[in-house]
Formats: sequence, C-alpha cells, structure tokens
Amino acid sequence: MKDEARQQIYAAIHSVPMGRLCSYGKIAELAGQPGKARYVGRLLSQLPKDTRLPWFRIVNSQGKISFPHDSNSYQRQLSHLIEESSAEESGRLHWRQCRWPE
DNA sequence: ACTTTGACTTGAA
DNA sequence: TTTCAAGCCAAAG
Repeated sequence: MKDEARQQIYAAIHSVPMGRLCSYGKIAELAGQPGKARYVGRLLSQLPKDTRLPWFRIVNSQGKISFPHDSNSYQRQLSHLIEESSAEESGRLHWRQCRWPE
C-alpha cells in the first residue's frame, strides 16, 4: 500500500513535461494522496544521486525552490531549470507560465 | 516509546 | 504583504 503510493508519486513527477513546473502539493494530489505534500518532499530527499526523475521541476506552492538560497541544492536545482528555460537568469521562476497541469 | 524535524499547503489574521 | 496555526506523517534523534 505504501509502496503503491510511492510509485504513484514517482509517476506523477515523471508526468511533468519538460519546461514546466509543479508543486509538491499538486504532485501529491495527482498521485491520489491529497494533503501529503511533505511526503512528496521526503521521497525526493531520498532519491539516489543518479535518479532519472525530474525532481528539479518540483517547487513549492509559491513557485519558489524549497531550499535555502545559500545552499548547493538550491543552485543545483536552479541550474537544471535554467537549462530547460524554466527560469530566468535572475533566478526567478516562471511559475505562472510553467506551472503544470495548466 | 516520545519528541522533533522537514525539498509542504492553506486559510485566517 | 507577511505571519501563524493546523494538518500532514515517515524518519531521525
């Protein structure tokens, strides 16, 4: 049961198109686990370094990266998004234009 | 076994 | 606009 929920979450993340963004809460919802945004975040924090999952397309409900601005993780995610044109050079995310679904 | 801690969200103040 | 409390719940201490 718990494994199934996890798989659903992974599937939901895989479904986020390149160049678009989605929130933790929305992923949880798409995975059939409404209200479990934190669970999504926990799973992402446990992903292996070589994962194929587009974890960098997941941001918080405010369209911001959920990492301290001074952390490596923040920079790592931002550069991934910039490569996909999901962000501006200023580091500001195009949440409105990239949010997904619609 | 109990408390704290998060890659979170939402609504009310 | 920012702040707060409550809901969430597995993992870490």
